[in-house]
Amino acid sequence: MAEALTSEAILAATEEVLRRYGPAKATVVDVAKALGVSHGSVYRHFATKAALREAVTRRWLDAVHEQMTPRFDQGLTVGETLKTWLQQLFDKKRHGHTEDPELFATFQVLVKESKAIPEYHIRHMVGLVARIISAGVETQEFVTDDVAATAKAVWDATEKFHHPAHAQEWGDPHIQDAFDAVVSLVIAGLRYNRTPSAAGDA
Amino acid sequence: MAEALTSEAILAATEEVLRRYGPAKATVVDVAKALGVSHGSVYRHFATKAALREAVTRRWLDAVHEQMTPRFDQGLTVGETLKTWLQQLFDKKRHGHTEDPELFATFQVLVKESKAIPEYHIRHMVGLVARIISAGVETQEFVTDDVAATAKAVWDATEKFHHPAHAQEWGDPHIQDAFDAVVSLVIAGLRYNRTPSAAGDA
DNA sequence: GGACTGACAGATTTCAATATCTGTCAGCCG
DNA sequence: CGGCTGACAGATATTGAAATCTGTCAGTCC
Repeated sequence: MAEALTSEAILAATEEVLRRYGPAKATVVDVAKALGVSHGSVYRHFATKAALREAVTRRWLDAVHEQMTPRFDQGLTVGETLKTWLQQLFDKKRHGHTEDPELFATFQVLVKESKAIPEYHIRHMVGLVARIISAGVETQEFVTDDVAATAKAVWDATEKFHHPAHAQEWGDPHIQDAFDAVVSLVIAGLRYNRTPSAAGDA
Repeated sequence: MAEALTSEAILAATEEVLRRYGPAKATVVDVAKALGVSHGSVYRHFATKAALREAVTRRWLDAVHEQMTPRFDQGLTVGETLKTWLQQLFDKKRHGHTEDPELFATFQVLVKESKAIPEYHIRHMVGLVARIISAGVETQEFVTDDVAATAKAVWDATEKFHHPAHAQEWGDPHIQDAFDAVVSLVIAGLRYNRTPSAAGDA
């Protein structure tokens, strides 16, 4: 009956099932039931349950990445742009966490399930930081001899404000002060920093 | 028979039981058995199992704090002293984690059990950082208008290298590079940083 | 009389039987 | 033929009954 079963339809159904039952209870059988097919059919499009969940997660992350592409406002210094970008990231995580805790927790679990997904996500995000730092180097606002390594350092130094392991701390009433202090310190460092000895050699 | 039952003897026995059975299996009955008394006697000295475990943990943390008291070597800049101190902290955590994983994991679990213990630990550690930063301000190597807030920022920015939630990342072959890059960035920031608006007002 | 015991109630944990789920595949159906 | 079904084996999750543990307290013993 109806249309042919597509991967896209399966992904949409999977997302809906995950939303309804949560990551612990959602099964391949549920997805098949939602689509009105047998669960064997789902395995024709995705080799394993893990692959299916990973595909849904990647789809969701791509949308997040899209939203996080940095915007360079003419009136702002690059330092302000970086601060704004980090604030936006922080707000997104916090907001998601306090407003729709269930869906946020669902994707938090999904991201942790594979090793490839966090690597993919971090590589992308650090790349976005690198773009901003590059702009800062061009305007001579920032100093660094290795943009990629410095971008990674900025990411690592602000981990408290974007790593899911710290999500519970985001409810602290002083968390914004802590964010401001760290970002201020980091940006001050970017104005004059030499990475000690990056991945490459002399 | 034998000596009177002291709190100290109970703490020592508890530590031994925790070491042998791990945090999940260690029971108050085990502790009493190790001391040759009934478990009711233990409750004469500690109101609850949680209080007993917290006391053992605090005892262990105090020893750690003792070891971490910063040493100011005359030949070193304060920046180098801070870097060395952070490296020592990082090594201790990593080392503990890879050399005696069981005991390390045991105390990791114990610390997380209470809210007061991590607060106690962090307050102390940030205090130690503040001492180093203070020294840097005195020599005019560092600039900050709020030593306590800046110390907290340094602690937060280096969270990846001391927070137990990141323990699994400490096995990464590039983790030392990441540490060097973050610490370098942070110390560069300390050389000229103004906290934006700390807890106090104008 | 003051430290200790041991039996007890309620809470928590363990364990094994049962049910469900994942992934495969021979066969069906259009 | 090519996508789909549904029955199946092994792996994983759920459940509830039994065992253990925590925290209390009346009573024992020096």
